[in-house]
Amino acid sequence: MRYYAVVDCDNCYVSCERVFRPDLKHAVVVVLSNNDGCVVARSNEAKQLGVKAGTPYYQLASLFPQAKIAVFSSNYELYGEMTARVMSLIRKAAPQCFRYSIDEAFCVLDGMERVDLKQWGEQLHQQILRCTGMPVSIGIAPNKTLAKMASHFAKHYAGYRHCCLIDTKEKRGKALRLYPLKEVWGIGRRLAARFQALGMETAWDFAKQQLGGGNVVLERTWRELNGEDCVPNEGMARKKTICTSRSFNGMISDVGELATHVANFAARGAEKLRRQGSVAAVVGVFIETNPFREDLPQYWNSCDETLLTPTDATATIVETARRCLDRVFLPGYHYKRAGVLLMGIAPASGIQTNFLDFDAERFQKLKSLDAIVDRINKQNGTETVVLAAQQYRPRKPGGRAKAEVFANVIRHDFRSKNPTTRWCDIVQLK
DNA sequence: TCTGGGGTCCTAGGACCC
DNA sequence: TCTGGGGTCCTAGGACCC
Repeated sequence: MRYYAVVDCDNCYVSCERVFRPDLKHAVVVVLSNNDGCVVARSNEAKQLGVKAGTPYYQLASLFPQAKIAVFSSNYELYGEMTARVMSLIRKAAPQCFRYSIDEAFCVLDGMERVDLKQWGEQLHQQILRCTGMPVSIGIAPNKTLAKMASHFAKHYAGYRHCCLIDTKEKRGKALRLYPLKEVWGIGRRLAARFQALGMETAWDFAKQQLGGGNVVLERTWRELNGEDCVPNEGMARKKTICTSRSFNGMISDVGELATHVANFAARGAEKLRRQGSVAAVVGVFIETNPFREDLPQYWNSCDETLLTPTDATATIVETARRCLDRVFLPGYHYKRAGVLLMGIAPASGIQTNFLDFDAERFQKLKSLDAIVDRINKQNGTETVVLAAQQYRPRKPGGRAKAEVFANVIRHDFRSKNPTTRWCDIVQLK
């Protein structure tokens, strides 16, 4: 029988922060979303206190007036580096594995018939903790849905020593009966509510139900709960759409300022495209006012443009995004969020050029330009070199300077340092 | 004052074609 | 009175994931 393991970092962002702040080991810790908007990660102590995921930061103080809460802005540079280290250890330990998200990986444990899987998992947990400081939970079972369920038990019951193995029908039955249906991988809030109305509370209730018609996705979940292995192992290799968007700290009415941000989103999108070796055929832009401000007029719009020849060139994508913005922008509104979407993504190796439009010389020039810019930005930090369009130029003297405009983009008042990626932040021992 | 940012897949329905 | 049958492609919306 084939077995799967899921390795899941415990409270990932909080754990990353704690590695360099051992004084917070038992503290109530939360990490905020971009813009210091709302809570996206909580330590166990924070969960116990009753801090809910998604709580707006500005409500924390009034919701928990007595509590001492350590707050961090999100620091993706740190989380990216820390989780990369965890992933490399998992890759060494498992015969096959694929990353499922920033903090999770699935392993296919083929060829390990003679290995004690429970012990293997416990050792992997210890090794990752020792080498990186990251606590993980490991679930092992005959399919991914059950492995996810097992990892949940590993996380919540100390007796499992961070690894839970479901390898018999009896263990599966016991786990299903203890597992709330709404926690099942593939059953979200909406479906759970629907099934609950029909009297199903646990994974067991659902698994024992006769499945009638409908949706293939749901049927796969049902089959997996019953022990079959049928959720495909995703390639996940290349993204099919790439979206770069942000909410602004405050609101923006000036088209020039908005265009600067859109240019930055477009440039980031183009970088992501090149990193995965793809080109995009369609560039889209959306802009949006603040839906929470019911006192202000609301407006949302988007538009896209299909390129004659798909590209990964920053300059082309930025120009196209600018044209799209001009088509949707209406003066007089206060914009809160904008984004750039890249669609129609295909491998860069097989570009279909348009014979009317294609300029081979320009194509080559942009290509080498982007290659150099990417290299400089990789060595010296992102956005060391940018297009002029990515910098805001005040129209009159005394207008706002670039630095102030970018300070307005994202708020991160509680950002930690980057001791794993920047020499200037390296930890000093006294 | 203050409310995140990415993705995937499936389905139903409409447009269009012969 | 009375208006076919089969197919493809695209889009919007709804569900899910982290």
